[in-house]
Amino acid sequence: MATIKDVAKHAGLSVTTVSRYLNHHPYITEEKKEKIKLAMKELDYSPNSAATQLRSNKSFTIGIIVSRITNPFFAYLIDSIEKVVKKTNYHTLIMQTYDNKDEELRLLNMLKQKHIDGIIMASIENDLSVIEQYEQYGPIVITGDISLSSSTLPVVGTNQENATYRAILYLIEKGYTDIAYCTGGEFKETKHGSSRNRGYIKALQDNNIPLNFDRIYKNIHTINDGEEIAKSILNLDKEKWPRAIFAGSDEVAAGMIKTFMQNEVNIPEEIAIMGYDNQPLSEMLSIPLSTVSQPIDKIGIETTNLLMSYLNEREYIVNKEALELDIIVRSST
Amino acid sequence: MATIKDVAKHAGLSVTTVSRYLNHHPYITEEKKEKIKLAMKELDYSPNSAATQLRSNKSFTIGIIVSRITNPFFAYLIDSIEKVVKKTNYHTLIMQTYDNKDEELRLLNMLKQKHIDGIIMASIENDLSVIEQYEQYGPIVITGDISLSSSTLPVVGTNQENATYRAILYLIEKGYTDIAYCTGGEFKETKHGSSRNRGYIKALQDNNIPLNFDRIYKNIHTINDGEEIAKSILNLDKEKWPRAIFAGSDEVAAGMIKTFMQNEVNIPEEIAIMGYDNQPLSEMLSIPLSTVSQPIDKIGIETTNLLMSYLNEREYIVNKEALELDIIVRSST
DNA sequence: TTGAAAGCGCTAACAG
DNA sequence: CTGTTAGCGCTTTCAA
Repeated sequence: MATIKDVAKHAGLSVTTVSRYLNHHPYITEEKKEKIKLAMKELDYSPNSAATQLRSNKSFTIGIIVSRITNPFFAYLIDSIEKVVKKTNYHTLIMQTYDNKDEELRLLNMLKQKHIDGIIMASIENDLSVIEQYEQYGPIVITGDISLSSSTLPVVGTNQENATYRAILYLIEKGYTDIAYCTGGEFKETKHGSSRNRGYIKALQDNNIPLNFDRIYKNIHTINDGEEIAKSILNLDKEKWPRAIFAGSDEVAAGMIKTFMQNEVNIPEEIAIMGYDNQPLSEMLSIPLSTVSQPIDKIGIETTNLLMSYLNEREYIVNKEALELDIIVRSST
Repeated sequence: MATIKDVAKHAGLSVTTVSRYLNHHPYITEEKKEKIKLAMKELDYSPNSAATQLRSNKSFTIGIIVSRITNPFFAYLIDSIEKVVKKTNYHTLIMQTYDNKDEELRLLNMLKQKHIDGIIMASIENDLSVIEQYEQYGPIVITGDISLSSSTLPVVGTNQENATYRAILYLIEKGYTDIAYCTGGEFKETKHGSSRNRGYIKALQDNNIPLNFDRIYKNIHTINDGEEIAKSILNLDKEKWPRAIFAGSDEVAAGMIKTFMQNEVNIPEEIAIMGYDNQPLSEMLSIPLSTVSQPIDKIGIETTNLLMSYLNEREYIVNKEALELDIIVRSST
């Protein structure tokens, strides 16, 4: 491959001038610009990105951490982020943790190695205190729930406690009181639990419904997890069934609906199901799904703008109004 | 940030020795290894990846080109590829073209800039002759249909002409003769058209069914495209409806089913619909979808192994048996 | 408006 | 087994 030196020689100029041309500096005569352009074309020149990075100490790459790209929520979020990034001179590096702590650390380390200039974290495995350690190597923006804001890290968050509260309240007002609950994480009845858990607990409390731990399903993520839960419910005597299930994600809800349908259970008459995310598939299921919609696109845009503002040392005020969650009612509840 | 020089100084050794340690060379005493390890820890050292790349002339990154990450087919393919890559010392760079030629060229250029060492192309916009130009800068492996093999580029392909032929044949044998057809690209009645197009044309020919261009829908990709087609059919007099639609993807099929259901059209009695990809959602739709299943996981594994073999100058024989497509019959046909 | 030269952090001859 | 040193391709003073 031709280098900047070759171009300079070919054009009868110094590397400095060629470098200036490359970086759109002023003070180059049109005549020399033409010469350089020609030399570059003739030598099929492309700047070596490693050299540029080494010298400028910037990679012009931002990392996006998600747990898994096959989750449509993350796929759409990435898509939204990329569309913003594409307008800048930055690239995007997508990184999956598969819910693994060490994998997340490996990715955070890329910041230290200057492989990436900044990070958007859409999923979080390690303690915030651990993640904060990496902030010294470059800006990190978290996107998810506003309750993560307790840390020093900037957060573009939605109010999932409130959304979950409203979703459960809706179910209660519909007449369902025995409401099962799925979470992607753990479930501890403390103030420090996940925000969605808090919304669930509070909605029950406010309506004098006792919390029943037999109704809590933990570490639930996939379609398959949903199928398993449905199966376990089918194994119960009918009078022991919950009357409604808050699935935590549309995928989990889809898995449940599939299994219940196969076993000729009527939804919502025999059991109601509520999803989360309002993915495209949710309105196409055999039983269109009631769910919580997240403004993925806007979340992506606000998060990226915020990170870019740190990278460019500018100010950016996040438009919080854009980040409201909605309860979408369809026929599964 | 600490550099290798700082570590060397701190450990009372030369940079060479530290570099050797970093690269797992033999001939270093345990004692010095310990010293280096300690110095690295104390200085919070991480090698600068740009410097390593510049010096070694390798980025240890492979690019994956897809048209859009929100298409679950690509999301799952990427997932499969990443799982293989993760076992090596390479990273992955995911690149979306959004079906845009120039964008694709921009990405191919990253090979020239040494930003990536090799590319897996899961979607193709430019002519193969254009893409071949970039092979000189690093290995490019194409994954898709075997008919792409006409080029000099290595291809890990499935036989989509045959799968489409079998799918259309299945519809014909079911009694449907007026079969509409959607393609993501163009439709020209030539030998050089896309392989799926050829499968469709051949199946009709072999059964003496005339080709009707009014039944061909071009550049169809998304759920929304499916909805639009369904709407346009609903606008036709009922006797002018096609009896079946080969949708080209499960997403398009899902969009159609949604719209037809909303308009109380019975599927498959009034119109049959066939998808492509066998995505998880296909068995969960209100009308479970007949479709063509692709062994995404195996495609990803074989493609990655092949690219890696070029990168490491080894031999690799693709397991073609693993790449068979199947017709999945559910209730939409 | 242009060029010479130093050096970013690392690796790999080469010499010992 | 270890160290000296010359670059990899580029940007950026500094001087002209």
